[in-house]
Amino acid sequence: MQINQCRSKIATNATSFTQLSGILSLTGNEVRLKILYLLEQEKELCPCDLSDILGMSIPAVSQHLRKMKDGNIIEFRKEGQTIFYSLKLEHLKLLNPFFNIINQMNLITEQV
Amino acid sequence: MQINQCRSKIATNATSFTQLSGILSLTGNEVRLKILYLLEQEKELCPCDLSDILGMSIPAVSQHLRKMKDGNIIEFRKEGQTIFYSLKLEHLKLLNPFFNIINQMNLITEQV
DNA sequence: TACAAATTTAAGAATTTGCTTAAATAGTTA
DNA sequence: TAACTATTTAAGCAAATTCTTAAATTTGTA
Repeated sequence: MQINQCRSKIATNATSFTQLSGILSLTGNEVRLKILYLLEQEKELCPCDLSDILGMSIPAVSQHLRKMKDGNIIEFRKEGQTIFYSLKLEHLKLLNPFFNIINQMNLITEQV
Repeated sequence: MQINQCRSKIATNATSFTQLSGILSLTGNEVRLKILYLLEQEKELCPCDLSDILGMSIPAVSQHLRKMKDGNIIEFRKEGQTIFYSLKLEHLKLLNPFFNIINQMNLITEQV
């Protein structure tokens, strides 16, 4: 019956749900969403600049970055003692709609 | 300078970040993502069926439903003592890509 | 009315989250 | 080497999350 079909759909896609909800929970935090947005706009940024832009402590920013690095949605390169973080292209197809929405929402509020 | 531009972008879009991260945090929970997926597939479902499909208690399901109802991404209609929940069309543009990704991911795993 | 079914609400506990402050690392420069 | 800068790591804590169980609501039926 219908219930069993649903059960098997959920079972078949089990790993998809785990993976996607993992990524979405990373984007579901306001600070992290801002960081992702900024990385998309600026290509790459260091923790110290992010801390400055967002007005929060460097360790707080660093811990968000680590979480997203562990979740494989951002990566980094070292240049001297500075570390530049950037988006992983791999997940841009998922993230891009969010950035569009943010910019669109803003257009709407501007109109009002 | 660059930092100030970033700061003002964040400031201008402040409400967008709050709203979008709110919705994304709802989808960033595995149980809720499954519920949303099921609602998209079946059009509408009652708490008792969802509890059955997901293998979890009715109060647990009910609390997730309330959260999503409060977040305005689902709605419901009453029919006797049964309550049918469904997706709000309003946010389908945001949610649809997720459902596609879930189905696509599954195709990929099937190929392996 | 009384009882049963579907659902919500409430209270509590275990876990996770996200910050703070302080200490540890790593690279740069005097 | 010593001192400085950028960053991470660790420990601790308050708040939020998500479940459980029990009680309260609401609706339908004997």
